[in-house]
Amino acid sequence: MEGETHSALEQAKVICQRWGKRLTPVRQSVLELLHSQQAPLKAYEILKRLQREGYPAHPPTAYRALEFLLQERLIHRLNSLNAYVACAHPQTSHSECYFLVCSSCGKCQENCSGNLKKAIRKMAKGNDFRVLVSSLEIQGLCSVCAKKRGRAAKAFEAAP
Amino acid sequence: MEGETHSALEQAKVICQRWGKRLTPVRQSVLELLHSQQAPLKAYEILKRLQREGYPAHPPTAYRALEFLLQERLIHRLNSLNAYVACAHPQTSHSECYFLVCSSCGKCQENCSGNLKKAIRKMAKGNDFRVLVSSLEIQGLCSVCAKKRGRAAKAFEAAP
DNA sequence: AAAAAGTATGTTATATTATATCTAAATAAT
DNA sequence: ATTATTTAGATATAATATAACATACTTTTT
Repeated sequence: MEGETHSALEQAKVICQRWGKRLTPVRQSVLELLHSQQAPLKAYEILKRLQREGYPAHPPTAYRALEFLLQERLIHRLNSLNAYVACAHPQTSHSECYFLVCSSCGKCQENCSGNLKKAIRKMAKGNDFRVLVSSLEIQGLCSVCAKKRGRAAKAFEAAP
Repeated sequence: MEGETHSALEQAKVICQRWGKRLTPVRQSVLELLHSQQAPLKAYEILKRLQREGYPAHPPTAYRALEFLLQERLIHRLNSLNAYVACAHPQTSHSECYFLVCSSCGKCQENCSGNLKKAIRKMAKGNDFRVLVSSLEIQGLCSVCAKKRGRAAKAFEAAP
């Protein structure tokens, strides 16, 4: 986890340097917060944590950092949750990613799919529509929670 | 347009009756508002229009009606816009629809796709994930606006 | 038909999410 | 060093959404 965070941070620094952008302390803190989490964080939760870290943070503090990180494609915003997650692959293309969000444990997994990309392009073409951005967010049960729930259901059935 | 609205309304009434739900005046008004629009409407815009129609409407008035219509699957919420659209096919299954939203004119088109559905199921299975709801929202240019923009670009190139 | 139960609305207040604006500080460019 | 640009601090407020409680309306039961 720590190693992951570290390397993600290094990547972020490289990306910012390449474009002449500055990964300032607040921005870095927000990015680290998001990388330290499996589940998406909400803006005001991030704000609270910044304050705990000693920043004299107000809402714009958090939102500005988030906006910057979004522009640099280091994080994503989940519209269905009004929440933010660290990007799992900041180096590569961002078109046609999707998010699997577990409704039970909150964990969010980011994936990319060539098939999906193709399917979307095809549908768009069929509708004579020029895609700029697309967002696919899937709510459901991750494997761990699905198993737990399965056991619970069985126990329930077996009960006297 | 009117004919469409009318038949959509009749469909809605049938659907509500079938489940013993009441399509009350406010609810019907909200549904009609949404059906009279190509572009998604925001909650407070709906609220304003209800007030103009003479309802003593406060925020909960609009949100309650919207919640009801969502539950009955007569409308959809677009998370990327915080806005609502009438459902284009209230009678049929709602899984795996997607929305093409034009960033230029605001028009929103709802579509369903067996291919997409398959692609999503497959991806989910590959990740051992049990899908509950999925939301795909695509921003871009509709054919009309893409053409307009094409013309504008050409005119720009041709300018002295 | 009256009472009871259930459903929907009116009303006020407030929570949550996000941005505008102005000032001051830090950094980069000249 | 000076100037320009970018970032952050601070205050206020906009935009989106819900909680909670009172009232009215429907449906069901008696």
